Parts: sequence; C-alpha cells; structure tokens
Amino acid sequence: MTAQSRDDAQARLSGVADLLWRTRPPGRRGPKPKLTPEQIADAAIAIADRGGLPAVTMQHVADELGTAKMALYRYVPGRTEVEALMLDRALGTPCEPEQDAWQSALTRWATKLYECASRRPWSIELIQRPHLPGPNELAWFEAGLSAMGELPLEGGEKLDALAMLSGHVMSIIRQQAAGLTPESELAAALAPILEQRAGEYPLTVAAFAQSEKSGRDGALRFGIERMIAGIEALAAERLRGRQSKR
Amino acid sequence: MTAQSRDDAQARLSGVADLLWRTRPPGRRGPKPKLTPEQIADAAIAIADRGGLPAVTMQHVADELGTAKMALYRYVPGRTEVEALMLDRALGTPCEPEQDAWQSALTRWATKLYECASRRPWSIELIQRPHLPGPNELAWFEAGLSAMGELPLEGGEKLDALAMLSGHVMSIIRQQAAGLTPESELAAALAPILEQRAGEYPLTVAAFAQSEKSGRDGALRFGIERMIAGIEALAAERLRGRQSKR
DNA sequence: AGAAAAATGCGTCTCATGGACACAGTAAAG
DNA sequence: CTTTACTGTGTCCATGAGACGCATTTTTCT
Repeated sequence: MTAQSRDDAQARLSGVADLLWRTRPPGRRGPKPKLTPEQIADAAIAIADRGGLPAVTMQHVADELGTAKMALYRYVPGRTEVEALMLDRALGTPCEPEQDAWQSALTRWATKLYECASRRPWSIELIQRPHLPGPNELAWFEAGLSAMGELPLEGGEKLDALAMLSGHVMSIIRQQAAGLTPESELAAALAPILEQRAGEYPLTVAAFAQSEKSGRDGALRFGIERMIAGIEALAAERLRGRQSKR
Repeated sequence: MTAQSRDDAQARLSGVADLLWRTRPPGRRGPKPKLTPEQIADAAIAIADRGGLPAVTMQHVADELGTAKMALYRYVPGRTEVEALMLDRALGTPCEPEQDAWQSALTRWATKLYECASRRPWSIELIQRPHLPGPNELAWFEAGLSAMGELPLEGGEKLDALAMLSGHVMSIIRQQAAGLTPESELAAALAPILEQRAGEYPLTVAAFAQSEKSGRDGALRFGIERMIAGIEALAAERLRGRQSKR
C-alpha cells in the first residue's frame, strides 16, 4: 500500500467519523446552512427505497431536495459518506431487550434485525462492505451481546456468534431480493437449463422439486434455529466441563 | 414492472445463459475471431486480482488483452456478462466428495468453499448479487447436497442448510476483507471512538478487549462447527421421532 | 458603523465509464 | 470472382463523481 492511498483512506475515514459521530464544530459566521447532512441522508434514503442503491446519485439527491448538485458537497464530503449516513439512519435503534432466556432473546434479536433490514434491502449491500460502523450499528451490536447475557461463552465467541447470526440474516435477505421464488425471471431462466441437464445435477433437481412441492419458505427460521441449537450444544458442553472439574 | 424492463431483463438473462451454458452456434464465414469469451474473462480476473472489482472496466480489460475496447463487445454483450463469466471461472469445480460421515463431509465442503473464495474476495461480491448460476456454481451446490447424503432431512431443508453454511463462509470472507484485524485503518479509526464512548457500549468494548487478548481467529471454524452441531440436533430429533412412531 | 473574516450556493470543467452505431476490411460460400 | 456473413475498431453520447473558483451573505472585531 502506498503512502498516498493510506492518507486517502485516513482522510475518508475521518470524514465519515465526523459525520457519524459528530465531532464537527458548530459553524458560526456566514449564511445559515440551508441543509443538514441528515436531510441529505433522508432524501437519499427515499430515492433508494424507490429505485435501489444505483439510483442514489448526487444529482438525484439534489433534485429531490430542490438544490444544485454541488451544494451537497458543502455538507458531505462525497457519495461514500452519504451512504454511510443512509446506513446508520436506516438501521435505526434496536428495540429494548426483554429479560428472558438467551435463546429466545437471541432469536428475537435476529428476527428484529431481519424485519428491519428487509424493509430496505439496499441497507445490507451497504452494511456488507467495509465501513466504519455508526452509533446505531454499534447499538445493535451491543443489544445482541446483551441478549447473550449469561451465556457461558468467551467474549470472542460471542462476537463470532453474532457475526454468524447477522451473516445469516443478511444472506437470506439477499436471497429473497434476488427473487429465487419460482415466479421470478431468474428462476424462469434457470428452470429449462436445470431440466435439460438434470443428469448432471440430480440432487439439485430433486431437492428443488421437493422443496417446491412442500412450499417451504422458512430458510430464515431454519437457520436461526439451527444456530441457536448449535450454540446451545456448546454451552452445554462448557457447563459439563465446569462440573467435572469441580 | 413495465413491459420494457421485463424484456430488458429477459434479454440480459439469455445473453448470460448463452455464454455460461454455450448455446451459441459456431460461426462460419468471416475472419477468425481473435478472442474468446474465456480469454476476456481471464483478463478480467487478472485485473480483479490486482485491483479489485472496480478496476475491471472494459477499457482495462481491452488494454490487458492489447485490443480496442469496442472489440470486446463482439464476444460479450456487456460488463454484466463479463462478471458472470469471471465468477463461474473463479469458482472452479468443487473437489471430489470423499465418502465419510456427513458431518465431516459438510465441514470439508464449507472449508473448501472458503479456501476457494477467499483467494478471490471479489468473487463473493459477484456471487451475492442476483445472478444466473453457472455450471461450476451448480456443481458446488450439487457437491454440497451430496455431502449431506444420508442426512435425514427434506430437500428444502438441505437447501436451507447449504444456504446457511455458504452464507456464513461469505460473510466471514467479507469481514476479513474489511480488515477487522487490529492493524487495519478501520480498526484504528474505530478504537478511539469506542474508547471515548465506552460507557454507551460496555459489552461491545469488553467483548473486543477479551477477544483481542485471547487472539481468537476462529470465526470461520466457530460458525461451521455450531451449524453442524445445530443440524445434528435436528437430525437426532428426527430419528427419535421416527423410532417413537414405530 | 464599517471592515474583515468565514462560510454558503452553485456554475463550470474535467475525467472516467458503459455502450450505440457505422464503416471498412476479411474470409468463406456460391 | 462475386456475394455475404462476420470481425476490428474509431467516433460519439449520456451519466456520474468531484475539483475549483466566485459571488453572496452573515457574523465578529475594531
């Protein structure tokens, strides 16, 4: 990595950090700002909700707000930062943790994450690229850890567990956005290929046929349940180890 | 959806299908083609390996091959199709399934997938967007199903299990690409924020501290093991159900 | 009050990218 | 040897991110 590109990265990161975490001094002199970074983010979100992430261009955002494109750059260093703001606003604050067993708390956490993110499929595109997490993202993290309260795992393992669960949620949302429903064009294009080459992919063809017949739609739940069960097995193992040491 | 956009989608899909699944008639008259779609894909792969997906532009690919940009369009409808070819070539064919217990077979499958995809981080970016799967991608699928051979699950559940495992693998690769290692700029930018706001995110701070101290690096393995354990629990449940019915 | 300083709104330019189109050259088929 | 399908590529256009400069507006300081 060149010194140049490292400096660039640093500059970009501190720009994002300033916006997300508000280290900016409140300007004094000069004309009143007509906009705020938040308004810009909201406009961008509105556009993304209608036309997806690719529709979010500086021009469109400016049109949405009724200003000139270049005016936006007074409030936001560039497109990257707009996306960072969009993401953290879209995530929102996680809901309060109710006090119950870690199994149901974690399940609820993952389910809520799903509900929240699947309302804005573009948000997972953003969250899955390298980025500095914002306040809301960290709050979700904190909430997840809190749900695992008395679970007998190390800190690092809890982080891994959260990564596993959130990764699953996002992967499912992507899958749904891709439209692997039998009606989608994608499935329509794949069907004849699969049919023609059934010999080469016998298990795949069989599995899809069986899955369509029973009309399954529980990939999200299936994954969450298996993961919880897997964590439960580890926890049980740990407890057993503890007892035998005694 | 408008009729226009549906037709566009159809046309794009059939272009990809022709390339990936070779339904093209071999041309006869005229000059010999100087290139093949495969060469183009390989050039694009070389570029992506060096500079990531954004560096893959038609211009760069043409430069790499020593031809003019517009020459590429004789062999490939557009950028989308180049990416589809890149992906399927990058995936390669999955390795032969050895005959052993489904647990180790599935674990090996996921691990191989990891090794293969983490060599080319850009491939997960491609595989995670809506696309028509190519021969190699389907072969991986088939291999995964074959690994689950005698596992007492329905077809749909097996699909869900594969989605869960592959989702985890991809999520881990993304995480590593983002560089959440303590040396990365991203971590360096996050650290002071976390420190300053330790009060708001106590569990997060604690978990990261604990995880750094023990130097954990097993997120991939942790997830795979938990998932296998979770599937195992389900399988055991099924078998118990079967026996009690008898 | 008046001047200086600081901040804003935004027009203009540049550069990269994907892709449409046309035209000339080439090699096989009749 | 003409016809014809197919190839290589130069030209042109639309769209997007962003640098830069300038006029304008407020606040602060003398």
